[in-house]
Amino acid sequence: MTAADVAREAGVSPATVGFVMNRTKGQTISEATRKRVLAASQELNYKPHHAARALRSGRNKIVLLVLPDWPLAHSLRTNLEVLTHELASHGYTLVTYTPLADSTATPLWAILEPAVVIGYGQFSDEDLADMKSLGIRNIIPDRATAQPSSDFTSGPKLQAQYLLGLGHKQLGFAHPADPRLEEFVAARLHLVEQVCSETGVPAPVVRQVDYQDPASASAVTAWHEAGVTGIVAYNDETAADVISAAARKGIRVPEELSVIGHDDSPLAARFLPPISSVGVDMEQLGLYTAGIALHHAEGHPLPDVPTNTARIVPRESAALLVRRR
Amino acid sequence: MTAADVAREAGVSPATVGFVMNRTKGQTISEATRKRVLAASQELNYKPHHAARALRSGRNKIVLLVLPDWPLAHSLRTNLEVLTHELASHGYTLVTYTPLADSTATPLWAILEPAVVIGYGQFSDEDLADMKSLGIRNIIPDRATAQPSSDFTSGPKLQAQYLLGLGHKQLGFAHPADPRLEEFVAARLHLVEQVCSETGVPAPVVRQVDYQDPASASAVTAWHEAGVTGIVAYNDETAADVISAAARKGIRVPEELSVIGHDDSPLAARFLPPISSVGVDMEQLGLYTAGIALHHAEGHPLPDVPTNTARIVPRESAALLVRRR
DNA sequence: GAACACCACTAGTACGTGCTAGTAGCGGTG
DNA sequence: CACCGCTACTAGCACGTACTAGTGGTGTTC
Repeated sequence: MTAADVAREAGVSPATVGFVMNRTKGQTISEATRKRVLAASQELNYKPHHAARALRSGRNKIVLLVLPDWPLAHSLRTNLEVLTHELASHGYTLVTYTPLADSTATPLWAILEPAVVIGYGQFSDEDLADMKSLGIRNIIPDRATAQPSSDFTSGPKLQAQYLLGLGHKQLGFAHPADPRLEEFVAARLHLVEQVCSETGVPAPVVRQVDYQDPASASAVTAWHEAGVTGIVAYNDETAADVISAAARKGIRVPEELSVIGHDDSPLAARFLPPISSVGVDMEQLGLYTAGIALHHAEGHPLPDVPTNTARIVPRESAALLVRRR
Repeated sequence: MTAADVAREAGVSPATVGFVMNRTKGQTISEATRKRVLAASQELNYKPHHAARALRSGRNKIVLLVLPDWPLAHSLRTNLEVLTHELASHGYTLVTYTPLADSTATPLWAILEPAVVIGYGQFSDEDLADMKSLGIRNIIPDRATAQPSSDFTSGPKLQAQYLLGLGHKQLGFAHPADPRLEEFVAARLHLVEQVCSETGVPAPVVRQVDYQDPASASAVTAWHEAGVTGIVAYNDETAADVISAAARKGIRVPEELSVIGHDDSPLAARFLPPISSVGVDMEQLGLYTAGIALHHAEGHPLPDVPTNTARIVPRESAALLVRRR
């Protein structure tokens, strides 16, 4: 089924079909003809040929989402679902891609010629240069056009505010060991520090914890000695590591130490004790990301930055500070 | 940089360039010309235009790997790396794709026009029909051309044989709760049953365990009452669930109950006690998968079915049966 | 030395789309 | 009624590749 078939069926030229299908600007098509073409394309179940379109226009109607190679939060799934759906409704396809560490292979953006490339963190300079040289102009985030990435700002703030609201006066920050997370950890820590300084409490005591590292237990002792009673963990896994370490040192959670995670992952709900966490509205976030992508690809207006995407999910790992030390 | 540019540089026609680049069958090219063309393409850093190729040939040099939406074994990463690498060396690109449950969106195979589609389990009839109608003929696994999927056969057998070798006479099989795994669970269980019947011991007692389900503990009791002393778990996560449940019932592992996992995941190494498991040679497996894909795409000879891809990784969760009950 | 086979290449076209340049029709205006 | 401006289209090209049909040249055979 080609555009020519549709044209024949509708009794118009192939060019007209193109104009109708793409809503080409600067072309006027009578309502009658438009309907005739649309009806014909429906009837013949016409689907534009992607390769031909890519060849002609030099760009594919694909949004390439570059995912990091560390394990992704469970909640990302919803995000992807909404994002895919929203992009599909505008004719775009979402392809996810995780570059391999050693890879000498051609990166996917060179092959697919996507209209937009979205990354989670910043791209490396080489990758950026590579994409630019391939004529990909819509790269998110670009160093030049930094996005507000609002989603990651309210969560960590909420964590800190929640603990402070429970009466904790000295916070700790639990830092995961995985070096690949560094960029994101730094961002979240910064926000927590910001809240502390705004509220007039001391800066959080930062310690690293890790499941496989027995030294993690010493982090808990260090916090304890520093008078820390509330821990902001990078995410739920880190929170679980903190609680495990505390258990090994005989420190009770939440009686002696409150811990709050981030992401509201299944782990948080299942852990013993269940971990208080911050849930992020992945649906809203997916829509926002799609909006940004369509802004770059189609010139749609920039979507409003979503508000209130994060909310506290109270469970048992964080409690009111009862005893002053 | 187009083939025409290379042709001009090498002093030949564009057609000749095509013949050289694609090693077109039924075309003879003198060694001198071939070298000249190759040199020119090197010099100009010529890369064939994927969209144009796809348009002309109707197929993209892409292998689409359809991944399930359940969390994948950690070891898959190595598999993907090798697979990508091997395919890349033959000019193919691996794209991974996870269909969304609700998705009304066009599946990726319709857009990318891949040369080969590889799935993990069986495809649904609709998906299969869809792909066929799109002219994709290389689908793995296809119901018609069932692959021996050798990799999944030796692992479960090893698990059972290992426990039997340790003196256990009545095995249990730990079944995960996730219904999406059903197909794979059934396959592994079948192999374990096969080993039992070959060895002349009773069939394994099958019970379901799940992290979030307190009823899991009753599975352990049931095994205990049935005289089961060794558990073959579907994978390491399931093994961990069995051990947790046993701990809750006061049954010691491995003294009273031996458990063996599958996949040799990081969890197995970290758990308390460390979980004996089965490691699979993902590198060999990746090469094999690549071989199958290239067989379908390029008519390469079928690769040899790899042997000894699985090996026991002994740790502490499985031990010799000392006391007879 | 004519006929033929074969090698090594070239000319040229088709794939399906997006879009530029061109044009027929037509109502309005001087 | 010639001219203009505008609407509503159409003709046809270009994108870069893969490949068919064709062709000149060389060696072989009878």
